[in-house]
Amino acid sequence: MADDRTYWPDELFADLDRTGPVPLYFQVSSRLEAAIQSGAIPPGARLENEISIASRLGLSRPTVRRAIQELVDRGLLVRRRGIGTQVVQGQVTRPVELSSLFEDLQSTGHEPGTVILAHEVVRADENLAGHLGVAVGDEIVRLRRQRTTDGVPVAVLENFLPAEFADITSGQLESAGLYQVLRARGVAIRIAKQKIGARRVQGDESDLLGIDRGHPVLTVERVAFDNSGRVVEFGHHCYRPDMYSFETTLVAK
Amino acid sequence: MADDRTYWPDELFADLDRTGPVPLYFQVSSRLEAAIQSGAIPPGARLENEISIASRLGLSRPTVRRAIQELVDRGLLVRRRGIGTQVVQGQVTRPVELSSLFEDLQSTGHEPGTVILAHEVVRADENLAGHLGVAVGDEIVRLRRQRTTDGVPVAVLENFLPAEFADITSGQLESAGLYQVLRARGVAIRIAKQKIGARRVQGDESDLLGIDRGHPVLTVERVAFDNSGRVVEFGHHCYRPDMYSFETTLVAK
DNA sequence: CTTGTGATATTGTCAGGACATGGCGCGGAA
DNA sequence: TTCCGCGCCATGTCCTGACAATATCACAAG
Repeated sequence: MADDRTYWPDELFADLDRTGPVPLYFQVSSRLEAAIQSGAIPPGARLENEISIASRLGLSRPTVRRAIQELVDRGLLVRRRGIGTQVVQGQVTRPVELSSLFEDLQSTGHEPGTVILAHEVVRADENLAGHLGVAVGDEIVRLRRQRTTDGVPVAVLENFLPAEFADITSGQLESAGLYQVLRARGVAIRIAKQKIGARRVQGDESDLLGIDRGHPVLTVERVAFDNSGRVVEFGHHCYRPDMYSFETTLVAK
Repeated sequence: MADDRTYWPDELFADLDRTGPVPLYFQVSSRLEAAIQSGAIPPGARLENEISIASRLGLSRPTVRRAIQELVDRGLLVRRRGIGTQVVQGQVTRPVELSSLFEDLQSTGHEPGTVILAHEVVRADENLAGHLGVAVGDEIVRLRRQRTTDGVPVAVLENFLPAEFADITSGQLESAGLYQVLRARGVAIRIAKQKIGARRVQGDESDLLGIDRGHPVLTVERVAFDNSGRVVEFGHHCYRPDMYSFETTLVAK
């Protein structure tokens, strides 16, 4: 068994930038992740211990520790006290991130499209008021869109937003994702709580998604919060299950 | 506007145990979470600043910071530099955790049941070998179970494990969840990567779940890793969508 | 041969300090 | 009145240092 070696590709960490705005721990974790994803550090490999790494890089142990922790939280590394840190086996999966479907598609090289089905101001019923944190009867923006990728329908998205977003135009929504539009207005989504389920298509969804009546769809109900903890958006979407699925990584504490 | 106050229920943190095995940051984050969940610290409230909290509790700032970070990562708190830390609005949701369905049901007061449908040793085909990290043709354990809650079928679970788990008995699996059985053998699941989708029921699943042919089911494909990063289990499950759904919380970095 | 014991390696926890960075409000200037 | 700049405040980053807890291994004892 010749696997006593500890891996640490020193050369990848030669030119850390101490003056720039990018935190040191982030520079280390980024390059370490790249080394793992590329296979430069193979699955199952043991990393050098934290103290050695710190002295090699000229950093303190907490900084190195934080960089490693970042990847532990994302399921790429596993730590065991008294043993060391190892790379997790198994191919990497891209997890669900806090970006809209629009950006997801863009980043994977596909051509996203949007058809606005409804864009109006309505009054909140009890259910919507509870989710959005407004009073029953308050004006809110209702938005219903059909999302396509490379011309093929993927999802039907229905969203509700507080009235302060009533001036968003349909044109804006046709060329970008909802979260991009909100970010351009200075509203950054920080937290989203969502429930994923399944059901049959309902009403006009089968036509909009291009599937037969009675076919299953993957559903998501989501509440999104901005960086001050306020509710910014509530929506329920349905996806063609043959075109989309959710990938997550769970890490036990 | 009388919301200039900062909340910090001092009395909840009076008796921190410095001698016991429970880390201080964990004691703080646990009680802080309880205070938020119970409403003692209301949604939108601002916490006192970290330095004051640290001096109040007689702890260092890094310790307090770590406790707060714990809740930020779980979407209960939001931090803004220069501003402070606030409680996120919106009702709390119990997220998907790294526990099996069996434990999920137990903890919510329901009565889980298991029917073993298949329990055998098979040889890995190419697909299974790839997921489990074994060679094609190697012996692996195949397990198929029907899961019920209060007598109602909820899911059909099919799992594959390495041959070293061939001595697990059906009796063990009928009285506990798979992850509980593995933990009793000293194998702790630390990481799971899963893909959530939807499809129609297939084959005998409709009978096992008590739903009509053609009905939708929620599907999960999961690979689980132990604390040394090795693959321990691969499985694909399907759930009755009217009985089960997944809740997750996403936090932007 | 088995068991226990101690040494060693490595991560886990905690302290205390220093400086950087970004919001926000206030006061002064245009 | 409006706008700009300055200072305060709270979190963000990073450092040094120390001790605790746990897994592994070698080695001695039964």
